[in-house]
Amino acid sequence: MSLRHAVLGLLSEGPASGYDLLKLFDVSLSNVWPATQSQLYTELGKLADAGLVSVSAEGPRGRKEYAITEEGTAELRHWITEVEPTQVRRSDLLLRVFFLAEIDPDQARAFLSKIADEAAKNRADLEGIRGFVEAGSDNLSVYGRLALEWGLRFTDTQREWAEWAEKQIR
Amino acid sequence: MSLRHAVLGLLSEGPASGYDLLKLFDVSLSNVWPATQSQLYTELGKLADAGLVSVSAEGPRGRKEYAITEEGTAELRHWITEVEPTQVRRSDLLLRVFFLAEIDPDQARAFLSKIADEAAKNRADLEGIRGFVEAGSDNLSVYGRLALEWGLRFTDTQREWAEWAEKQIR
DNA sequence: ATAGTCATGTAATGAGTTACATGATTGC
DNA sequence: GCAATCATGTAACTCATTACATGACTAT
Repeated sequence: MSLRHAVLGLLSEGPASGYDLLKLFDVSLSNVWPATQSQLYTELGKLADAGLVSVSAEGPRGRKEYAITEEGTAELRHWITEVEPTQVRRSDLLLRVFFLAEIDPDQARAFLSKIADEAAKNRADLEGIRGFVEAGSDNLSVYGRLALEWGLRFTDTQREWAEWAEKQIR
Repeated sequence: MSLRHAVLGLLSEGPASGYDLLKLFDVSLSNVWPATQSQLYTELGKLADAGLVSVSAEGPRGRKEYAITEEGTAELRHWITEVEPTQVRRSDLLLRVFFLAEIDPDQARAFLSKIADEAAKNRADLEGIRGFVEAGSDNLSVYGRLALEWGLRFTDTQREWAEWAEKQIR
């Protein structure tokens, strides 16, 4: 049930429509919690029913602007501080690693080499984002930079691991 | 559709029943692709319908032993080498990080400190598994050790990041 | 006028989780 | 005899993805 909290979190910075949120997800949360348009509108409806958000304004083209309610804020804080983050994270990449015996060593090394390359590429992309977000002083930018740093460290580790793993295969 | 490939991968090491697979998942794949009993039996049915596995033996208590077929092996290899691993990985932990402005700095530091502790604990658990799997010379153990090393490096990175992040909050 | 963007909603499908339901065999 | 383990299957529910469907406003 994290989509709900992602929406609440974005609304905690100020009111927004479903359309606004969709763009906000794309620029800020796309790497940690992607959401589709369809999902957003459905979730906003449920959140409104549950009283965690309310329609704060209506505009042209049926635009509905949502604002987080007090209950919504309470739920968001509760989720951040009291609900345990999920432990197990599925990885279809690591799953493939378990089965590398099925393909021949050359292919297995190529597989790991590609992972290393892609990690390097992802790291470079994140560096690009960094340049973009560096200036922002809004909460999402400030804390987003912590998440960004996680990504930089993670992609480094991933590349180093893949390079190491490639050497293990003989 | 990775559960299907996880099952094919395990069956590539030899025939097994749903019950056997459930235990295999628990001891080998639980950290990269957990599966429930319910899911397994359903998937085995679908795999059999699709001709990727076949019932190779029947035993007491309605036990059905499944073996991977040639088509199954082909599909497994295709998945490993040609299908791109998923890029975006949802993280409800990092999602919380984006919203740390919602709670006060003391709580935010405590949140990050707990993440560091848990990463250290997870690392220690993995070390324990390492002792256990060190001896194995079957394919799953050999390649599982690569995945295990990933886990060790990842938990280290996570701990270091969380300690760093904690210091960023003032 | 018309292209671009703003804006919302529904339906179908697939995947994962939890709970329900049942029964046979084995070892003590 | 009985507890533990072996063994399979189904149902309800939630979440995420893709596709379908529609229409209003704005700037040129």
